[in-house]
Amino acid sequence: MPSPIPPIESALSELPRTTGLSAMLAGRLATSIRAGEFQPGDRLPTEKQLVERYAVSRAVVREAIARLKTDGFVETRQGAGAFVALKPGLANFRIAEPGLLDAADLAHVFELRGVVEVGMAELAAERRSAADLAALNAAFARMEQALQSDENGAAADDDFHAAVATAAHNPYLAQFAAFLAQHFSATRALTWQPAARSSGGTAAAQAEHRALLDAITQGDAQAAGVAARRHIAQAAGRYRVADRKHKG
Amino acid sequence: MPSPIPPIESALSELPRTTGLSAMLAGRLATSIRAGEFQPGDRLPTEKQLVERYAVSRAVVREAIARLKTDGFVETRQGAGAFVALKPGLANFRIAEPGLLDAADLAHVFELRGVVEVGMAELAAERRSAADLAALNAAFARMEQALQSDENGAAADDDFHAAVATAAHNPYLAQFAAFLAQHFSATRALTWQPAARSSGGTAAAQAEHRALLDAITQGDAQAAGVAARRHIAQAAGRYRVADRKHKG
DNA sequence: TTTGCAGGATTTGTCAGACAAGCTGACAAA
DNA sequence: TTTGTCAGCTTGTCTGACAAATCCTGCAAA
Repeated sequence: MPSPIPPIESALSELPRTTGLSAMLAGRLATSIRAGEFQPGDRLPTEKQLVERYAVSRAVVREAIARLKTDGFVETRQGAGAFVALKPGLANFRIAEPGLLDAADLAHVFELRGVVEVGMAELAAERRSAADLAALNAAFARMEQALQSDENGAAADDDFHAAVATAAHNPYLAQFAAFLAQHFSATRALTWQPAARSSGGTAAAQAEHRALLDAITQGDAQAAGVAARRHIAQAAGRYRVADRKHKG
Repeated sequence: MPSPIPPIESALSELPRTTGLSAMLAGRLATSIRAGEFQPGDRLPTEKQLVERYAVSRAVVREAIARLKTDGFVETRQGAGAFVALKPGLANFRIAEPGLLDAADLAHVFELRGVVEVGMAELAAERRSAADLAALNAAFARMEQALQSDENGAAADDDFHAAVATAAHNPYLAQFAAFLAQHFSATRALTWQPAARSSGGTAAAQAEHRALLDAITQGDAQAAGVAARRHIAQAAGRYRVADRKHKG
């Protein structure tokens, strides 16, 4: 490597920058609100104070606060100030963009995804139709083929999980699972990368898929829940390992 | 009535937004996108064009577009322009207003809520702190008192479930549970109505609360999950009965 | 002392202009 | 044809200013 990249000295430098200063500031304020640093009804610092504290222009501050407004976290009154909403964030459920989540947030979101996937697997075992089973087996077969021919089975992996969602016969559950899953597309891609294949991670994931498929086929809700729980836990483990390798 | 208010003749007058030009413009553009006037991937007019067309400043246009960005309707690239998102609306998870859901949708949302509540109860049993247990017991005691004195314990009921959410120590999970729960405020109110009291429904619900509290106190995740599952199922049953009485 | 009001200070909403950063397409050179 | 350069355009950010709404303080009146 050539000369080291000089550190960016900024009040916002700790947040990974994906798109824009205002997104960073909005994420930072939202985290503060979620953490209880600002209580519902509390007044936020004025735009002027935020400008000084974060060393950005007022336009950036206003755009960040506008973002929090549309998220339902804050309400503003002209002449009075910006206040934390009585029920922050209850207007709609949103998660910050993947790049803006720190490790703790990511773990929490992943945990939420696990809860949903487990419940979905249990329901799928109870309700799967013949067509559902056919779709599950087809996706599983494609993953099996990809595993043996060293192809990328990420698409088949996605299809398999989508088939589980369909088999649960609850559109809201499926939509929410898809919503959460999109934050972890990198995780699923990791499963099918060379590093995972050589270390046996890909084969292990496929074994977990088989356990889940079997449980759903047999209509064993409890076993399906256990299998899904294990799959998610293992995926989290694989992700952490890869993350550590990437950083170190 | 005095003289009628003269209509505001403006390019933005048709949207009945409460406050703010940017909110008006954002609503107008969002409507255009939903109506298919702009297809996914299409490029929106430039800021300059929007400034001229709607006779507002660039700050207003930028704030409106920022709002659409956070809603997941558009994406912007510096130097290139603003584009309608490929999958508009997947940036956040919304549920239609309670009144607009039919019975089947409501059942599905209720089921999703059940999945989340069960997972939350399990985590609460594993992670509850002394302070969490104190809050749980306090809310439970208030429900108990309300039960015996024929008062309305709906607020205490809410607090109890909120305490469970806090005890799970996952802000995203808690926020999502609260987000779903607000669609069923009527259900919780039903538990404490005279009809439920006379039929023993209120006492039954309190027994379920006790089972959940005991499981969390003892740190028994599996028992907590079972208790939560039963509570949700019973609540669904009570809701259906009341719904039938209401309609028939 | 208490109440009511006027007026200044504060804060958000909007406007205008400027420069920086990044993209696109055309054109010349190889 | 391919490649490199560059000019123009678009979004991102900064600065300054004024309007509109609210809050606060002090003073006069009851």
